[in-house]
Amino acid sequence: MPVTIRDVARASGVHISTVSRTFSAPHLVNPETRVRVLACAEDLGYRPNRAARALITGRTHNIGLIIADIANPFFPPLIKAAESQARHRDYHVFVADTNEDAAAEEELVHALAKQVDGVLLCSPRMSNSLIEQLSREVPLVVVNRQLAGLPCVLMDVGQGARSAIEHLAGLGHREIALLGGPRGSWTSRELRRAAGAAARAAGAELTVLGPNPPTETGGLAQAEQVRRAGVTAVLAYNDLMAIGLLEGLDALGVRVPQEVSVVGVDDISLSRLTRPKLTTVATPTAAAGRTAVDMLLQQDTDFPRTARGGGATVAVGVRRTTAQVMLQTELVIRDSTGPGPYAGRERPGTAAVGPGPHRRADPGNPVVAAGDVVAS
Amino acid sequence: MPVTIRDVARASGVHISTVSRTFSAPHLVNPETRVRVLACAEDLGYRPNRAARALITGRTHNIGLIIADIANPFFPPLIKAAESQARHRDYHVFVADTNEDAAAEEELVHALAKQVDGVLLCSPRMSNSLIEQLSREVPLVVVNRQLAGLPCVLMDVGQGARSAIEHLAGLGHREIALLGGPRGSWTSRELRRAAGAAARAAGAELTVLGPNPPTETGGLAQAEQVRRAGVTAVLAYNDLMAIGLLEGLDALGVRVPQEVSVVGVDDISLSRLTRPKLTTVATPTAAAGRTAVDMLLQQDTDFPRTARGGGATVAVGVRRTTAQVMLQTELVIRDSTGPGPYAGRERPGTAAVGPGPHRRADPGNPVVAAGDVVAS
DNA sequence: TACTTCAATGCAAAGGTTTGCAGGTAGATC
DNA sequence: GATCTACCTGCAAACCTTTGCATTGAAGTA
Repeated sequence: MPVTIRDVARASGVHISTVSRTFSAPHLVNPETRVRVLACAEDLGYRPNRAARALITGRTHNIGLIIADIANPFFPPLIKAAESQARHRDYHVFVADTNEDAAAEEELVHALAKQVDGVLLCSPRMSNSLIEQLSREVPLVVVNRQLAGLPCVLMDVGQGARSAIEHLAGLGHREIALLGGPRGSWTSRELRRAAGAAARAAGAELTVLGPNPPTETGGLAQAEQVRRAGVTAVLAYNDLMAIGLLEGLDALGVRVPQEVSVVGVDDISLSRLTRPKLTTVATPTAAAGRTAVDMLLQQDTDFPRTARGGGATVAVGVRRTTAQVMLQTELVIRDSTGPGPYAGRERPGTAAVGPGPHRRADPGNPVVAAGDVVAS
Repeated sequence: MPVTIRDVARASGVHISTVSRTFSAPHLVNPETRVRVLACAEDLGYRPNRAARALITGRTHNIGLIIADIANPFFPPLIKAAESQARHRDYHVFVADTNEDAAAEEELVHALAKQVDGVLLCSPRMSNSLIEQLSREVPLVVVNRQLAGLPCVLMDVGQGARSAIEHLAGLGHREIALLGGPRGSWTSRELRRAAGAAARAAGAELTVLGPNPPTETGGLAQAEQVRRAGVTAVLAYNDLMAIGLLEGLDALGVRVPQEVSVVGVDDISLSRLTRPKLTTVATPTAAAGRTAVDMLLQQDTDFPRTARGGGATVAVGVRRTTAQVMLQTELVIRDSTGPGPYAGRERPGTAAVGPGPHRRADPGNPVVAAGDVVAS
């Protein structure tokens, strides 16, 4: 029932190879023939069967998107941007959800490998060595995790954490808690590292609470701990946890920001809707999705998977680009942070605060400039 | 480089057809042979090439998910549930975003048709006749829209609107506004119809404002109109608009619920996080995703697309199931609705309020019983 | 006129899999 | 011991497309 290249060939009185060329190498066919074939194809509603094409060209024109949790509001903007970018380049996108499960990630890469030209691994939870191994099966681009030798799209959460800590220290906070993210998260480690260093530099003490599930519940569950820890400010792994914490503190009767200041990470759309509005480190999620797709497709055109020559399939070397892109983050100051107990006093150790973060106009959708290539 | 059925055949010393049968018809192959083949396949890491398989069986084991706007928080839970359900049944899922654009919807169905066994059309914006036409090209299941002769998964927003209006009328509101959704939305029409009838029955007056884009901005932009309309309660097309309205009213200094009550639709996770917490009509989004996938796959097994018989491809009749499922909604009363100007007074026309909606324990994720089949 | 050149088209193999049919072997039955 | 019956396996065609090579014919050159 579906119309094939053969139907078009019959209708336009040419061989199927001519029809094929009309689409994939138009300059090789006589203009008159071309218009005739095109007309017939249009008439019959012919669309090349991409699967059949993939069988011989080795390129499916599909990519895979593996996501830890679609329902986590951090991801939809990334998915949307990636899908849009891919489709502009005539690629279709498989989306799969792993429920934050490393085993599911591996299984999905295997399952998708034959059907795609590459896979975007978003905030993967599996081990570095496994990712490396899988990258030999199918081209991979990793988002939100740094791996030597693999193309990565990163957000500079380290810088973000520094800004956040400096902001808090500048407000007079000295006892700060970090709500860690899930085990296996690169972002969480990075945050911890940078926040720890920044706290030391600012003469503040950092207490790490976690690991925690990266959800509202995860944040809510730590409210009690936060109060008990006696800190006056908290940096959370992400906005969702920060929002959960806001709820938890509210339930405990702890006022934000009067008693405790809270900072999130991501700047998801909800963070403007809480009361108080959340101070947070904005990450360029959409840009990350676009960039990752670009890198994957670039890689794909640089090193095609197979090339046919006279019937013999020639396997091409497995060299790969390994560019790593770091996208900038930005501290967005809203209403969940306020003066701490040391407000106004001279900070011990350091002299001045340096160029602090600016208060942002808060246009909702941060437009982020193209990222800086930090390695290649 | 990728390992094929031929490699496995060579390694295990059998013909490729035996390998094929080991996977797709195990009962036809000798148990000893089977284990040997399986072992070799495991060893080599063989995975059948689904595209090649699809070429001959006519079933791709993929489905398509066409979404108006992935970033709209209504959809991610639906996508997540659909993807999970599909993968349980060994299907992979293409996800595509149309940006609320009808033309993009059509193009996507065409583009995906050859690569999937069916498409889920979520809240489509195109015309009924076009949908019907497309359904002849590829099996379709429509979510959030009712079409005669096509399988649909609906949420009973009519009932939801009724509950909401009755709730508001019961609180003493007589001047109510409805913030309409986007043009072409079945849900919006349904809401308007049911809300209008319920308002009439309750002796209240309903003012329709719209159509509007189904976003926070869409709601925010109507705040001024709402105030000017002099209503004391508003039912919004969805939570996003309701939240935007909340913001807008706050900016205008209008207190909710003291001066104006607001009700949303969907019960997205944000609606528990606004201040005041949003009263809303909960729609069983995840259940809709699961159900829609089930219907699509059911349809697919009932009426396979092609069947081979000795080399001749036999086109099978195009009969289809047209079951329509209506899922129940539930009014969740939170803090954005309060007494209106007629509170306590006898309602004109009607005698009593009937069994009003109950205050819900608010467990976050409404578990909804299997839907009622209303037609087949 | 004879030869080369080039553009346009056809031919056929290949890609990985499924599946109807036919062949082969072994056990059971009489 | 011959015949029948299962069971298992191999053969080859088919799915739809791409592409290197061969073929054709016309235009250009000497």
